[in-house]
Formats: sequence, C-alpha cells, structure tokens
Amino acid sequence: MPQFRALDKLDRKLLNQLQKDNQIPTRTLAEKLHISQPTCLRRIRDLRDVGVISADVSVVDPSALAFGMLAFLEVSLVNQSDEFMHDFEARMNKEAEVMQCYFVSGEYDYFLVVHVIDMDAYYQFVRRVISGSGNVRHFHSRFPMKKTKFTTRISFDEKAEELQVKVKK
Amino acid sequence: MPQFRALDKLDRKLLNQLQKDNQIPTRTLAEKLHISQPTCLRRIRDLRDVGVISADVSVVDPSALAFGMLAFLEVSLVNQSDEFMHDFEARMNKEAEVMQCYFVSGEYDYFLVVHVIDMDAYYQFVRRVISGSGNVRHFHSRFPMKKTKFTTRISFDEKAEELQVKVKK
DNA sequence: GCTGAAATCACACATTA
DNA sequence: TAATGTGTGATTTCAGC
Repeated sequence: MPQFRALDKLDRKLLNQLQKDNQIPTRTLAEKLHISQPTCLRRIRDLRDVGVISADVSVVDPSALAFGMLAFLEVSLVNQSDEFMHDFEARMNKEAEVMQCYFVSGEYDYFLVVHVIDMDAYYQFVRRVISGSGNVRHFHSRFPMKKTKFTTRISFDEKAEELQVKVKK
Repeated sequence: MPQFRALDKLDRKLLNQLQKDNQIPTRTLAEKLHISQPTCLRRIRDLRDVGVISADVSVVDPSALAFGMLAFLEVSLVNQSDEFMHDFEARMNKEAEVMQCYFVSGEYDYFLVVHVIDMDAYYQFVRRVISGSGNVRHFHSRFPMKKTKFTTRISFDEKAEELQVKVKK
C-alpha cells in the first residue's frame, strides 16, 4: 500500500546535492539554497524518515583495489518455479561478489555483475555459486574491459513544478 | 604512477562500516572497534585523503520514484578509432539517464544501463542520444523486469593480515 | 526563522611501542 | 619515529520558542 508524497523544488535541489556530498554541514547547504539552516535540516531529516533517502554511505573507489575485475554473467535456470527463483535470488543476495542481479526477459533468466579479485577467483566463484548450485541449466560469461561510467545518482529536475514519489512511511 | 598503501584490519573494518553508514558519530564507531575517537577520525580522514573513500553520499531509493524503468542497451560504433570512442564515452558521461557504461569485448562495443521514467522517455532517449549520435552502427535493447540485487559495497576481509591498494595521493 | 543547550568534531600535546 | 590516547576548544546539530 504505497503512500505518495510530493517533492517540491527544494526537496529536489537537496537530493541532487546530497547525492554528491552528504557530509556538507547543513548550514553551508542552507546558504547555497538561500534557506535557513533549521529548515534545511528539517527537510533532510524528513527525506530520510520517509525513505526517499534510503541510506547514507561512504563510497569506496573500486579501482583502488590493486587487483579487481568485473564479469557479466548470464544464467538460465533448470526450474523456473517461484520457489526456485526465490531461492536463486536469495543466494545471490548473500554472495559479496555479486554486485548486481537482474531478472531479465529473453534467452537467459538472470543477468549478474560480478566483482572478483582476478580470473582465478572468478573461476572459483562460478564453480561454487553458479555451476555448483544444482539449478543452473546454462550460463555464459562476458568480460567488460573498462567501466567508463558508473553512478547511482538520480538526477532530479529542479525546474519542474512538482514530482510525486512513493514513500515507505 | 600508482602509489601503493596497505590497509590493515582496522582500515578494513572501518570501510565495511562506513559503506553501510557514514553518519555514525566517530565516537560511537570508535567504541564499536575498541579504539579512541581521534584515532577513528584520523583513520577515516586518511582513507578519504588518499582516495580509497572517493565520496560520501546519500542514496536515493530508486523505487521511490513513482514511474521508473531500466533498460540494457548494447551499442556498436561505426568508427572505433580512439577519438570516436572517447567522444562516445564523454557523451554518455554527460547524460543523466546513463547510470552505467562498460566497454566490452564481443559483438557489441558498449553495454549501457539506462534509467528513464517510462517507455516513451526511453524512446526519446534512444532517438536523441543513440541513433541520433551519428556514430552508432547498431544497437539492441533489453529490459530487465526486476532488479533483485544492487550494491556498491565492497566487502573487505577483516581477518586477513594485510591488503595492498592503489592510492591517488 | 531565530536562539541556545547538547553533542560532535578536530586539534595540540603527552604517551607508548 | 610513527601511531595511539587524553584533554580541551571550536563547530555543528537540533529542540523550544
């Protein structure tokens, strides 16, 4: 039962800023947006309370890891009943190497982005998690050579009048 | 000329924590890890200074957006000279809808993850950015039905003795 | 939106290994 | 000598008005 809420221009400006830097003092941010510091703080707290901001985190630069590689992994299951799919998804959720998992239409059932230290670690991962899972019919690996863009930032239009969003609370 | 730096157990514990929550007071975090507050702060500041922590951000829950959809887009270029590839990558970097872009081996040159408000917006995006770019030979869209996992968290082994990472400064 | 109390951050210095 | 811990002043957060 999703409730809805409107984000006004100020909310969207705050979100655009906080997605770049959430350590900026509320006072500095308030000055930037020409509002008072308590208003700024209240808005931010509200966005967190209702779940529009779901977390506040440090971002670790993946390229800092001396030896890291990515793999795309397409997987089709033997048994696609709800129970087995749920099982597979739960398993991927547990594995730290799995950065992203999508349920897709087409030839394969799942598309995974896997992050490992090197090719040997990838081989170990595939044997342990994929081919060893008992419910994988077929899988296929592809290796991106370079990540040229990666962002989690959602850009909000700061001019539009109003935007409706679903909220948790 | 990448410099290297060792991350000890404490660094890795801090990184694991801060990737979940970077708003925790340094004092609370220090108590958790049985160190003093200034030590905790110093280590964190250092991890930021050397670039292991590349940013500190708020995470917006994408499912809060009332109408959002994802698309996978595979693109092959007409001209693969360095100049044109650089050009394409720079263009994708500018477009807010492009969440991820990878240079891949195989049939296509690039794999994109695109986030738009609805199918019409996707059509507009493709016409404007992809088929309208002048250097795209072929492209192909796939639509993930469900994002079952998405994380940017890199999990560090807190038991291993030492880990070398590349640093910027 | 303003003000003030409580908490957090951030520094200089002493201490330890 | 390099890194940790102690104590203290400056900032920031956050509630009441």
